[in-house]
Amino acid sequence: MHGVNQMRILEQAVKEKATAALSAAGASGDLENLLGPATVEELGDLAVPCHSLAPLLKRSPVDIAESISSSLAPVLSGIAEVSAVSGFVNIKAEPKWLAARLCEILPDDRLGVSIEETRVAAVDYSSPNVAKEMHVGHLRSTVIGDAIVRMLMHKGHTVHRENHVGDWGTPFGMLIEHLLDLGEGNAADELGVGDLDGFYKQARAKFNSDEIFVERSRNRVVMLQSGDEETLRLWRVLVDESMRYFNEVYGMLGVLLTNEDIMGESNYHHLLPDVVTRLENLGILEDSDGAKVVYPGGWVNREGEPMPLIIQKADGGYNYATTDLACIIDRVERIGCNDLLYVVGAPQTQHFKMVFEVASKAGLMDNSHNATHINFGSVLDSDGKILKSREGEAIKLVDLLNESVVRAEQAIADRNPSIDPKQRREIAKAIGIGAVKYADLSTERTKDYVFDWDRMLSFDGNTSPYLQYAHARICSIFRRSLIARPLPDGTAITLLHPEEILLARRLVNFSAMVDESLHTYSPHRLCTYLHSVASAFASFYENCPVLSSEDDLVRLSRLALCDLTARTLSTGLGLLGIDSPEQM
RNA sequence: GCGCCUGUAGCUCAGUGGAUAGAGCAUCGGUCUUCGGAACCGAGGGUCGGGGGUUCGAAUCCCUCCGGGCGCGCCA
Repeated sequence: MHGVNQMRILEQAVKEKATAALSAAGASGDLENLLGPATVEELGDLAVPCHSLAPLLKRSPVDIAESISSSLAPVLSGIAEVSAVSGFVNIKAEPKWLAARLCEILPDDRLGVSIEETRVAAVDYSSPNVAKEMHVGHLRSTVIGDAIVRMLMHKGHTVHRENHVGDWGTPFGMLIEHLLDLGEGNAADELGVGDLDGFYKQARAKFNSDEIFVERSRNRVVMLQSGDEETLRLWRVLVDESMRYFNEVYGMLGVLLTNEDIMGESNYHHLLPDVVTRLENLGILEDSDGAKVVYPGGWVNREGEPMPLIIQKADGGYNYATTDLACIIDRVERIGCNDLLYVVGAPQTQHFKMVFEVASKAGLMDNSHNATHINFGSVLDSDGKILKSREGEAIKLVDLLNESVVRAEQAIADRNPSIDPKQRREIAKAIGIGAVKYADLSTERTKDYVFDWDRMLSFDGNTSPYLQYAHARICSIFRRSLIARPLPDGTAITLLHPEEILLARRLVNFSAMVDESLHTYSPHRLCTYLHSVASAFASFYENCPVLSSEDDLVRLSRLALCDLTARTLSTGLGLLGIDSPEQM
């Protein structure tokens, strides 16, 4: 299967010898690049297309492939079979070699995943707004960001989770005044039960219709900005009540974010004048209609005029570009980040390009820093429109998560009525939440995806319930087997049946696929891989009896395959932030 | 108008310049007195939006047109 059979470990094992065989055949140039994953798995794991060599060697690709193949075959004996087909040299790992790799991974808690040279990364994700509801728009950022955080941590990196909460700015004048109108106690109650939308909308409605309220709001913003103690206290009430609510949602979702990770906009407030000063000192700050701006170049507005990044508004206020630059300063200079990752929706692509451009221009970061906007598409309904509630409003994230758990619980009750209700509830959480997260993670993140309850909660197909089910089945096998995990050191693995060999091919790739998924910030690649593992396991399980096998060695070998499969699935799902229950 | 993203099987989606473009779902057919049937095996189904170009080779890179989405100055 294309994409899930990278076989990097085989590539490492044969690279030197393959390159040598190529130069022996008379080829020159960057021969390493010729060796790559095969696209037809039946033919091989790796392949060398010889077509580009033909004009150089003045021989046909078929000819070249055959001669390279015959010289390489004996050298790779014991590692891989070598063959030549229509100008390709195909290299296919031998079952014995695969078995030896699995034996190495078997006692390894990390399943072959290496620790990389430590980098310091800041991952900016989730970022809800205080006194506003979390909706599906926050789902993607939170779920994708959390998966990337988990992968980075697993690879040994130092990760700063940064929840860039919207807790500052002009709306807070309005929100605080509304808080006072309601009375603090009532307002806190309303926010506390999670009715953030109601609170915000009431404030907004007054702001749109009541001029006195508008005036009060403006005054309140000034007081907030100038550090008035009572105003700050009221602001703090809004922030605290909102965060309490957000933390509940994070708890439901099972993401790593805590209060420790909150780095709201207010945290950077004191740095904003410094941003202006720095840009001014560099002489890149220009005046435009009273606003202070930087022209990164390359962007034009509707009138075709150069488009600036506004650093300070004409009224002296700052906006989000300024805060983002302050963030970069903070992350580079205080935290010492190498990676600055922003898990934010695709519509902000241009904004981030401009900010990164200005930051580089201003020397706030240099080539040693990797600033990446990890963008993502929208969640759509079955009509291809942005997912909304029946009333045409954004769907509350809590409602969506609750519904998923309810649906999962119903599905379990239908199929496994004997299960204890309390346990059923726990499993339903793992399945329901996992299904929503997996649906979000399993498609290429820059594209929009269609939200579909029936599909994501299905126990078939590329879904988390299918992967969780495969895992639970294996746990069941071990429960019956009375054999304890981990399996004893030195457990022998023998691969005879095609289904065993295919499963082994998948399992040895775990480490490469984790790396691939992380380096491209593409959790869906890990999902695709895990599904291919579960699918290969299903075939194996059907065709290769484990417990009923008469031969003790075969039984143990197959149990080892079961064990590796279960650990690959649970570790992989774990990196995606999804639980793997032992029963379901 | 300018810019970015996007278009692959009936549906939902993979696909790194390589071989006959792949999964899952759905459909149809088959297997098995079930190590958890929530199973497995097989089949049909494609002008990779259209058209040019580069290349030994293009879903992939370039140009152009069409469809869809998003963004484009003091909101975040």
